[in-house]
Amino acid sequence: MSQLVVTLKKCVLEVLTASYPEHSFSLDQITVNETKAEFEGEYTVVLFPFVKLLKCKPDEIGTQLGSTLQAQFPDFIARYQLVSGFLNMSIQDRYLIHYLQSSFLQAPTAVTSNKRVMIEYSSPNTNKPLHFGHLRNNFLGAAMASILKTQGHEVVKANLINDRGIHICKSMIAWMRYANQATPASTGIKGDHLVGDYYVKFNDIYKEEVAQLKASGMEEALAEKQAPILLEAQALLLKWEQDDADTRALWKQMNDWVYEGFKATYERLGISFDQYYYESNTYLLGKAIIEEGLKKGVLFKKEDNSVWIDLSNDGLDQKLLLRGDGTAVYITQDIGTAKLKYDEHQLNQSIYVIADEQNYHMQVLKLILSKLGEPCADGIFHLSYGMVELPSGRMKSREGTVVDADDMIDEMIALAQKQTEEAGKTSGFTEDELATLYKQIGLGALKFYLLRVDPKKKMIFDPKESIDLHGYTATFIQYAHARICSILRKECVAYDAPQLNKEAVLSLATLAKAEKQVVLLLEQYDGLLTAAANEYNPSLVANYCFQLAQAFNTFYDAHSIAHADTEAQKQFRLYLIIQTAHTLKRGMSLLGIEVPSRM
RNA sequence: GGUCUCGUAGCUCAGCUGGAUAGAGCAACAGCCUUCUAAGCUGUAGGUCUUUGGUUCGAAUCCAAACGGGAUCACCA
Repeated sequence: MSQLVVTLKKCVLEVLTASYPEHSFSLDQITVNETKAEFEGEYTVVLFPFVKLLKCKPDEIGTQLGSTLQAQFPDFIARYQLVSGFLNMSIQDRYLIHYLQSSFLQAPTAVTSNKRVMIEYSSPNTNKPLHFGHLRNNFLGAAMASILKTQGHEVVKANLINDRGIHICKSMIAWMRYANQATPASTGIKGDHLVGDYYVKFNDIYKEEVAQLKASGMEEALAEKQAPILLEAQALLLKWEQDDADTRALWKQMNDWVYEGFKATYERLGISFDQYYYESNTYLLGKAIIEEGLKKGVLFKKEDNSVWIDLSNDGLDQKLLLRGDGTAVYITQDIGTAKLKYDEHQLNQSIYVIADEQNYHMQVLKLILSKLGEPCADGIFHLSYGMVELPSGRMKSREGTVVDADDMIDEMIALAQKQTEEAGKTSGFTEDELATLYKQIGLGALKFYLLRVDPKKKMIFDPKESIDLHGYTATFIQYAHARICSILRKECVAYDAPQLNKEAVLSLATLAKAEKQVVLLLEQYDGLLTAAANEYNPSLVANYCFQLAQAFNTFYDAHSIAHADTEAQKQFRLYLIIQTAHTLKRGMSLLGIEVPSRM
């Protein structure tokens, strides 16, 4: 919450307590909203909650409250207007001017929370390249890591790479059968795409083989299990688990190709990690915890020796934790990794950025760890996000309906170039500068597009409509920033350590409405970050940056900075736009988006 | 079928810890560049907030039910 609102609430509380000593009040009883645009004032105290309590008419309370506030805090409250149960407060212009001056270019106060947080995101499979849906995961994880850091937490960014399993074996089989030793080097195909191509190839052949078996009279369900290529893949997985040298070598080879490809994509995206976990190292973890759980009697064995947990008292089912042959299942590995993370880093919180299709799985994981008495259980938090869908439905890599991440990045950068050229804005840039600019605009648009909606909600992406560079976009915000930088260049005012006249600013008495709007938004920034962190919601930051850029544009259109009426006004406006530029830059950088100084 | 989740303008989304006449962007229409970047600004039009009940001084927001989407309920990961 904005500090100004907190201050206002405290003032209201003080006045209420003094005016109605026979009652007791608390801060959370006081509702303060932003005043609707059609009324005068900036913030509004809602009076209805007090009507019943005080047995007075709203207007009586309002008049009492308003006049006392104005009298007691003349430097803060300029005026009040009472409109049918709403007390609209006008904040003193001087108060806002002082706020801007005193907060100007102040680094955010270094808070330390002593909280250590791990955030796991990306976590790709190594059998195919990243697609559009993965981008949402990556951007969300990276943005949340940055946002959590602003709250003083120590953040560890982790990537758990799913580098083993039947899906990799499928790519391997298809490669062995059909690739004729093709490599990224020999084909010029990016490693992750090459491996992904053979994953698709596998599925094509698999479908053919199933169809053939069906044609020869086999039932579909059986055919799906008996297709030769699938049997080969399963046999390969077994060889992998038995540590067969050739299998491991090919596996490593193909994974390395994929990592090369991922590395390139991550670098373009500006996504990074502090720690990698590999499932080939972690998939055997968790068995010890299961053994412990058996001893404690939390888990039980069935006749076939498989190990289970009964969650029926929690409204869930029985869940398998170890197969009858003693091998681990997916959740066994998760149990082990959760403990490993916790032990390695003494985590207070462990966040998993995973799509909402795994809500049930994550719920079960946390519950099991909790029942096993593992201390890591409490800190587990599933940052569940909705899937990105096409207008035709879900993306399926097996069916080739995915929007490839690398393609999308290329397209966005090309779009940025096209629109920049069409707008005739390329002059004065070197080739390198233009390349950087197109990347900033293209990637910015992509990131913003995926981060601007509430993570919890699934979103629909229509490739045909592509991504716009107008309106509610990163480009809009970048443009506002570039405009400010342009003014500063013309006025010969430094961006970072400007020489401004503090006394002149403080001598200014009144603000225009558009100026006030910008200051009020600037004042909300810190509170907004706290909200974004608490709600795990980067879209709040995106939304805020857009609003701030919009308020700046409105101000810019209505008032001249270079030709302000007075020196005081000009100085104030320089303070205002510089602080706006820095705030936009900071906010956007939390989303992983750069803001150019010219575009 | 059980559990979870979503349903707001033609489209994509805000608003949801209850508060005033429900907001943006895109698309449509009408204006604004001899003055700091028009990737911008201003305005018009567009809504039974899926429906029905309930709680309340007050409901898009909370509760219940219905209808309609989606996810999940694997010895896959």
